[in-house]
Amino acid sequence: MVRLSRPTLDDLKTQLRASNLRATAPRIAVLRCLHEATTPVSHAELAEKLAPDGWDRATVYRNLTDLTDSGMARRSDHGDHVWRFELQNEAEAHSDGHPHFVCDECGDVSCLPEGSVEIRSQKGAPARLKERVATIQLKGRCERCV
Amino acid sequence: MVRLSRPTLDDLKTQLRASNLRATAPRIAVLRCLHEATTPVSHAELAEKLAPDGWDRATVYRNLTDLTDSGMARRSDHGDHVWRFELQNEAEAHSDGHPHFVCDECGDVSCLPEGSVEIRSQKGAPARLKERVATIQLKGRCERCV
DNA sequence: GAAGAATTGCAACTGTGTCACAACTGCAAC
DNA sequence: GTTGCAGTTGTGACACAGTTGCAATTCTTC
Repeated sequence: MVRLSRPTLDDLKTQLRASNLRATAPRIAVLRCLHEATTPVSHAELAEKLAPDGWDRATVYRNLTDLTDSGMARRSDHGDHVWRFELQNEAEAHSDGHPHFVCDECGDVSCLPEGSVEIRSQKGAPARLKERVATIQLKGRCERCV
Repeated sequence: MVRLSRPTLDDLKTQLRASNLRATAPRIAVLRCLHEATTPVSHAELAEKLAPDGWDRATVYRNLTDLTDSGMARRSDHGDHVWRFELQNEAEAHSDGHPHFVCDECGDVSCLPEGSVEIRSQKGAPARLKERVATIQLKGRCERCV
C-alpha cells in the first residue's frame, strides 16, 4: 500500500471530521502512525509507540477501533492472536480488498496485489463462496525467512 | 475432511507411538476427539469437553501442541484469537492443505476442498509466493449468516 | 517388577483486549 | 469569546486464551 504524500495536521483533522469523529490529539496521533506505517500495525505496537506522548493504552485501542468502525482503517488478525490495523485504501474500500501474506517465522505482514488469489467454484465447495468472501489471508514463510 | 472409519483404541495407541508419543489416557482422549470432529476444534472447546473425564485444561493444551508438533494435527488461528486444531490428513501432509472459511458473524469455521482457492503468479506479487504459502484462510459470511 | 523418562495436575502467571465511570475537552451555537 | 454537552479520555479492574514451574504420577523398557 503506497502513501503518496505525508498528510498535514489539517488533512488529518479533516479526514476525522469527515468520518464524524472529533479531531482529538491522541486520535490524530494514531491516525498519523497509521499513515506512516507500511504494514499493518498491532494495538500493542502502536500503544507502545505512543506511550511516550502520554496516550493511554486503552485510548489507543479505542481509537483504533473507532477508526475501523468509521471505515477509515481496516482490522485484521493474521493468525498470531494480535489485531493489526492499516488504513483503508479508498480504491479498495468497496471491494474485497487485497489478500494478506503473513510470515510464520518473523510475523511480518505484507499486502498482496488484488487478484493474486482466485476463488474457484468447485464441486464440494459451498454455494456462492466467492461472493461471501470478505478477506483472504495466506500464511507461510516470507521471502526473507525461506 | 472425511473420516472413513472410527479408529479403535489400539489404532490410536499405534498412531501415537509411531509419532514417539506415549499413549496416555488424556492423550488418547484428545486424539479421539480430533478424529470425531468434523471441523477444527479449539483448545477451550476440547478442554471443556474433556473436563468431565477429569483431564486438566493444561494437559489438553499440552497434548494438542504435542500432536501438532509431531505432525499428527494441524493448528490454525482463524481470526478470532483462538487456536483451532484438526487432524493432519495424510494426503495433505506435504501440500498446502485445504483452505478454511471463517464466518465473521457466527465464528463458525469450515473446511473447503483443496483447490478451491488458487494462488496465481502475477506482476506485483512476490516471487515464488505459491511455494511459500502454508495455509489459506477466507473470511466472510457463511451460508447460514448471509 | 524396577528405573528412568515422559507426562500430568495444579496453581500461578503473562499478555491481549474490554469495560465502567468520573473527569475532561472539542466544537457548534450563541 | 463563552458556554453546553456529547464525545472522548485516563484509570483501574477485569475476562480470557494460553503458558509455565514443579512435584507427583504413569508409561515404557529392560
